Amino acid sequence: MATINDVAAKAGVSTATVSRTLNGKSTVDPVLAARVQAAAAELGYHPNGLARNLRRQETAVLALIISDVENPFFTAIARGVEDIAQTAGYSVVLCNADDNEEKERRYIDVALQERVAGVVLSPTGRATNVDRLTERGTPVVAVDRPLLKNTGDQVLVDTRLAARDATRHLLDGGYRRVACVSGPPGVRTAEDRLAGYTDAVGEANALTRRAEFRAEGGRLAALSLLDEPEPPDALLIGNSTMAIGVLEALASRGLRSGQDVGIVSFDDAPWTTLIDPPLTVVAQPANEVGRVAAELLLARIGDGTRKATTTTLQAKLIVRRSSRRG
Amino acid sequence: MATINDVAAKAGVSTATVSRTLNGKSTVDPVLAARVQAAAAELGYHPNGLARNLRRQETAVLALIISDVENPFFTAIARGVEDIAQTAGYSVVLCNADDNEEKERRYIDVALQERVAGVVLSPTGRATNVDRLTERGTPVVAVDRPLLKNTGDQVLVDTRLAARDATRHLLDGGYRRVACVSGPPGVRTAEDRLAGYTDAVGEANALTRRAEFRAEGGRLAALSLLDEPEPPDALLIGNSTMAIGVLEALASRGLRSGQDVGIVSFDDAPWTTLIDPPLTVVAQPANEVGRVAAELLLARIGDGTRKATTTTLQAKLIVRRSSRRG
DNA sequence: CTGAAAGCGCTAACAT
DNA sequence: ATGTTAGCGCTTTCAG
Repeated sequence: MATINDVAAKAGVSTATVSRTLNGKSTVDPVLAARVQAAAAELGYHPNGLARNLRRQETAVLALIISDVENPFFTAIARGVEDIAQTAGYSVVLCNADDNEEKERRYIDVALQERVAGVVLSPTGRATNVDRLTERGTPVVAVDRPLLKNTGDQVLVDTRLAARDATRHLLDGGYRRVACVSGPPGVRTAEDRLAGYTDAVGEANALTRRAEFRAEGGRLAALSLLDEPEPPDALLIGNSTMAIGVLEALASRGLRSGQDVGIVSFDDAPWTTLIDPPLTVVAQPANEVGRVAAELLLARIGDGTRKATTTTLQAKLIVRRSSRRG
Repeated sequence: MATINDVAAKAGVSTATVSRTLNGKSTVDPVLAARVQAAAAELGYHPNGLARNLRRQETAVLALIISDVENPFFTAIARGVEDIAQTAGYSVVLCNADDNEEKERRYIDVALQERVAGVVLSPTGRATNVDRLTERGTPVVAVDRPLLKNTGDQVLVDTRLAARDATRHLLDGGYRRVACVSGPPGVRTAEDRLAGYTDAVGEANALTRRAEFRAEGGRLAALSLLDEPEPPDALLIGNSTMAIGVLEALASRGLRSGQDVGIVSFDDAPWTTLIDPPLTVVAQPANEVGRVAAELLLARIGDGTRKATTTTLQAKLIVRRSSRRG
C-alpha cells in the first residue's frame, strides 16, 4: 500500500509538502500541489489514519456504546447522534454492550485504546466505570441513564414524571387497579418509572413486577400479575419490547386491551398503531436525546473546560385506544 | 496519560520488557513481570492501540457496515456477527450507511484508514466499491446483497425461491390476483423477490410496485395498488418495515388482512404475532447470516489465500392467519 | 514556500 | 531473559 513517502518520491517533493497539500493546512505552490495530487491519485494513496492519529493524538471518530441494538429506542438515539456527528465531520461507531457490563467494559477499553475523540454511552447500570475515560481526558456523555458518579454531561428523559402522568391517565379513565411492569432493579430508568407509578397510585396500592427489558420478561410478569388474587385492570409497561410479551400474555388469556385491561407502554414503536386497539404510549424523544448528546459531546471536545450539564427532555403521552374502555 | 516509557521507568526495566510482560509473548522473569504489572496498575496504564496497530499493521476490530440500523433484519445480523467476533477476541464496530452510497463510502474510508482487520458489509447496491479494501488486502464479506463484481465471500439468502414459494402459498390459498410490493430498483434483494414472485404468477399476471424499504413506501404502494381498476386480493411485501405501511393502508380502507386481502411479508419482526390476524411471514435466518459472515471473515483474516465462497441460506415461510380466508 | 528532521507510543529484530 | 534500537506513516516545528 502506498505511503506518503511513495507519493513524495513520485511527485519529487518532500513528505512535508505532500502532507501540507493533502491537508490544505498551509499554502503550497499550485504547481507542486498539482504534482502531488496527480501522484496521490495515480498511486491510489490513502493516508494511514493510524499514523495520523498517533501523531495528532486525536481521532475524528465518536464511539456510541448502547445497551441494546435491537431496541428501537436505542437505534433512534443512534440516528440522532449520527446525524449531528456527520455534519461535523465525525464518524460514529456503534458498540452493542448488550446490557452486559463485561461487554461494556470491553468497549470502553476499545474506545480508550483507539483513542476516539469522545463517547456517548447508555450505562448498563450499577458498575459502569467511566473513570478511565475521564482520567484520560476523553469526553463522555451519558444518555438515558445517569452515571452513578455524576460527573460529565448527561441527557435524560423525565421518565418519572411521564410514568406518573401515564398512570394518572389510566386512573382517570376509570381503571381501578393499575399495576406496573418495570425493568430490572439497579437500572435507573426502571426505578424511575416505578417511582412515577407509585407517585400516582400511592405506596399502599402499588402492585409491581420487575423483569428484564425483553418480551419474555414482560410476558412472565403479566402472567404472574393476572394470577394475583386481585388482578389488575390496567398495566403500565416499562418499554415496547416488554409490551410485546405483555400483549401476548393478554391474548393467551383471552383478555382484550382497553376493554378488559387498560394498557400504556413506554416507547412509541412503529407497530403500536397496527394492533387492535392501537397502543397508548409514552413517546420518548429518542432521536433528540441522540442529537443533544452529540452536540454536547462535540462542544466538550472543542472546549474541555465547559462545565457539565444535565439536560432533561420531556416524554409525551400519546393516547390511543388501549387505555380506554369501549 | 501514562506511556510504556513511564511504566518501564517506574518498574526499572526496559520498554521491551514491559511490552513482553503485557502481551505475554515471550517469557519474562516473574519478579520483573510482577514489578511491571504493579507499575502499570499504579499508573493506570492503558496501551495506546493506535501506536500498537501502527507498529503491528493490524487491528483486532471488525467493521460492520449495514444499510439500516433501524431495520430488525440488519440488527439481527449485527448480533450474529458480534457473537462470533467476541469469542474470537475481536470487537466489532457498527456503521450505519443508511442506504446511502455517500455514507457507505465514508465508512469504507474510515475502515480503511483505521486499518480494521476486516469488514462485513451489506452493500447499498449499484455503486458499492470495495476495491480499495481488497487492493489493500482487507478481507471483506458481503451479506444480504451480493457485490456487483463478484469477488470475495458472500452470504446471502435465497430470497427468490422464498418469494416464489410465498406467492404460491397465496395462490394455493385461493387468492386470485396476487401483487407484489418490493424495494427500489437496483437493490438486489428487491429484484430477487420480484423475480421469485414473477416466477410464481407468470410474467403476464405480474402486478408490482417498487418503493423505498420504509413504512411510507409500503403505504403509498399499497394505496396505489388498491386503486387499480382490478385491485389485488393478496400482497407479497418486501420487508417488515414496508409491511407496517401496507397494513396501515389496508386499515385506512377498512380492509381486513386474510379475509379481504391475503398478506405475506418478508422478515419475522417481533410484532407480527401481535396483530390480528397474525402475519404470515418469510423468516430470514438473519442471525445465522451474521454468524456465518463473521466466521468467513475470521477464516480469511487467518488465511488470505482461501478462495472466495458464496453461502446461500434458506428462508422459511411461517404461515399464520393473514394468508388465509376466514 | 519548501525541506529536513524529530518524534507520537509501541513492538520486534538483534544483541547481549 | 533482558536491553538496545530501528522503525510503522504521518504531522509539525524549525531552518532555509
